[in-house]
Amino acid sequence: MKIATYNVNGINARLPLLLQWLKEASPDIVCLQELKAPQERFPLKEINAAGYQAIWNGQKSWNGVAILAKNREITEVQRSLPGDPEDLQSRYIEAIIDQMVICCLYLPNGNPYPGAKFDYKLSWIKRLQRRTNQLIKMELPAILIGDFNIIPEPIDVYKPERWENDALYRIEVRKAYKELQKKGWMDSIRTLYPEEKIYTFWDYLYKAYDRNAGIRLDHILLSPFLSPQLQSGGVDRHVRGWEKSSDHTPVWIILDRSSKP
Amino acid sequence: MKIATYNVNGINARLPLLLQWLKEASPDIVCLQELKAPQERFPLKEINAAGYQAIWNGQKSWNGVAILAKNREITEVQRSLPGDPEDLQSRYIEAIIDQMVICCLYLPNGNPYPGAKFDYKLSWIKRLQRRTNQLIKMELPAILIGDFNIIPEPIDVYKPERWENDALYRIEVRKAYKELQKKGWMDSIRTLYPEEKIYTFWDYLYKAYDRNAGIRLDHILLSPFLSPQLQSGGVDRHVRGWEKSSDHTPVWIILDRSSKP
DNA sequence: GACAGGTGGG
DNA sequence: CCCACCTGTC
Repeated sequence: MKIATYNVNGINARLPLLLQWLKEASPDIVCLQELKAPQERFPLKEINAAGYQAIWNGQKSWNGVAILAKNREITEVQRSLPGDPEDLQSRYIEAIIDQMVICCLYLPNGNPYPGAKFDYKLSWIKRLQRRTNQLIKMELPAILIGDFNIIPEPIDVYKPERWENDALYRIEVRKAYKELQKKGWMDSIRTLYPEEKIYTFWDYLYKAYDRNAGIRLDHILLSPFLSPQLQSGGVDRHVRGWEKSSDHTPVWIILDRSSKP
Repeated sequence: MKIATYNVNGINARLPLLLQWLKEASPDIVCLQELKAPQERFPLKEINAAGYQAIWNGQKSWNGVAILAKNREITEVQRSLPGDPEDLQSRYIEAIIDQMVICCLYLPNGNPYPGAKFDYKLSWIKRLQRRTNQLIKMELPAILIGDFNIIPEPIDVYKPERWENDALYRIEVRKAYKELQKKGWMDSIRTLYPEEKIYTFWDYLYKAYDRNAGIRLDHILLSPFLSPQLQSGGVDRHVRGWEKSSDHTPVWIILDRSSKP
């Protein structure tokens, strides 16, 4: 069972490239972020034609998340992160697929720091912690997956000193990420590659991809029930080099679902 | 000697297609309209690489005209239509190439009628008449070429009755066009094909090209000195069918320059 | 640097 | 319907 995440930065601008990648990577479950399309402009027809079912949470111009599944039923359980009914940003969608809870998230960027946007990021993280603590308590097989907009460690950024006061690298959000891990959420890519420099995002500016000036923002975290099933994983780095690419690139893992405890 | 006019509707958006057409049509002189680029964003490098010299009169966002010549010296003589120093729109450029005066023009559209824009069109035409009368008086070999935004006759529009109060077809501007002809300017395409329905523009909307709902707006007028040299001419209609085409299509004539009187 | 979306123009 | 250009976002 292959599960992937991809911040597409505009689902309609990215559609040909997304379909190309779906064909070559053939993931079973895909979480998308930054659709940048209102609910009615999600390209369902083309996604269906590629062999995927989909649920999504659209928004005009910004944000927007989706979950795709190949030959599998998707049961939507949440289409916003509980805890603030006044939060209208489409950054969260949760579903059950193949007996797993899939939490697809697009965590706020939070820049500039300090400021209201950073505060919003912190409060969003608090709500995420409440939700994810519940999932742990209930001992559910669950996955937190998506664009966390958090650089977890110095190894995850090409030049840590430049990022000290960036909302992606601030101590507060890195602490929160560590907190998730303490509660039992396993960072699959870092677990598979404990010492490698691995990036999932390269800025469009300043030829960041050519210089490999990247950062690691897109994560797949497994609940204790699922972490023993982790078999392999990786970053489809080459997709970032494609013509008309997103500034992020897909990240994936493979779970051995037969090895249920 | 092949001389052509093409309203490109955005020189930079149209560049690949323009280069394609230059290669296949190989005109000696080309007049372009609606560059929609400021002076410094004219793609001179690519035009040069295609084998053409160029002069142009750019403007941010709108208008803009250029004259291209292959293996020929271009001597610019005017970069605006005389008669109104307060007119800042880039709609006219005049040059001498191969002993001919080339007047490349992008006449104002004039819609809506009635109104200030239509008045501007009429006053622009007055200035054009003054300039072109001078050229006739001086018995110069000259060409008026470009997007006139004038539908000369009922035969030049797919449905004349729909256009009665459109600035492109108003009696005032059609009269002015006839006046030019009376002064000696010869409409080369209409002379070559006296009875054919010939269009040079099809609207992007309502599949106008598929329905052949076109109009004839782009003209090549020859002064009495040059009209005897007219050999052939045509409209490169197929270019309008290309992917990412302008709403206009190129018009061209061939002059026999050896037959000077 | 690239996205969406709005504008003014045709 | 498509152009350029502006803004806001990341």
